[in-house]
Amino acid sequence: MLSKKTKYGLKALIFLARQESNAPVQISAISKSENISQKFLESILLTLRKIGVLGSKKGKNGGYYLLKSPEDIKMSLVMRTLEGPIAMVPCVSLNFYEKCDDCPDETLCGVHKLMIEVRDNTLNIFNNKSLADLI
Amino acid sequence: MLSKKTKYGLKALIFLARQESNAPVQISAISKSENISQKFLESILLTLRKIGVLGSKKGKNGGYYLLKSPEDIKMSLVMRTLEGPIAMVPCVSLNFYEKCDDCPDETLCGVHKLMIEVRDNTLNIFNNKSLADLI
DNA sequence: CGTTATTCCTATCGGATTAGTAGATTTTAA
DNA sequence: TTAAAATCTACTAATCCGATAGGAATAACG
Repeated sequence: MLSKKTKYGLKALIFLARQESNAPVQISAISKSENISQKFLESILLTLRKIGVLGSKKGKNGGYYLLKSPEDIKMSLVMRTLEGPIAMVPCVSLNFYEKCDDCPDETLCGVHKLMIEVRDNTLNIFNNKSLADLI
Repeated sequence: MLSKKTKYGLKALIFLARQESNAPVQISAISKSENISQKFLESILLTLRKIGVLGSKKGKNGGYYLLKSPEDIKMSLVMRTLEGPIAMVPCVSLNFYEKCDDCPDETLCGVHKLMIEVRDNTLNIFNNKSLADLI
């Protein structure tokens, strides 16, 4: 299940991408428009800033704005940042690999094989979708 | 992320499918072989029994066995039973649909569109994979 | 300079979920 | 009648999630 964090993050990005100018938009404006708890959204936007997707301006008339054009914001990056690994099990994760502590040999593991296939499919979608495709 | 419940359930099913006869196998045998907490596995097998995938025999020499042939045990059923909805958001779930309380119109929602695509892909995999494919 | 509006940061909290445990009950084979 | 197994109910510890609180830093503006 998609966490609210991810969902809210996506909605905020969409909201920003729909703006006509890319002047800073205040958190409060986004949270009101999208029905999101302001404080929660605050922390989400902060993490989106840290990965270079959003820029921010402090102080009066400050706010958040897209740092890249929507075409260049890949869903795989957003999903990984907010939701975590795209893989359903750590042992098939490309960016967050971890060996299972059960399972002596993962090349023989049926679950492993299945989940590789799911990951490849999902990743394929997220790699080929940008923020622009959500609008 | 796949829950341990699902992972253990899948591994137990695979273990049972690999048996030569389909005489009952005791929980303790499965749990030892697959490194799974016996009591936890107990509850998992119970739910797999309730959906008609496993049969059980009580008492001495009792245990669990497959009720259908591995080809007839679809991953979509197992996943839905153990892991819950396949969709990442309730508003795109076929079997567990729920409207979002934010989001006035889901036909206009970018997240919705994206998640439909992911669901279709994942579902396609799980519908076309059976337990037999995991072996 | 001082006030105000904003992001930034840290800490905390309640509730839900997950993974696992304990123990008693029922059923069956031998 | 005994032992071995599934079944059932209840509980617990740990973790995560969504949200909140409060203050610090920063910038605009009069």
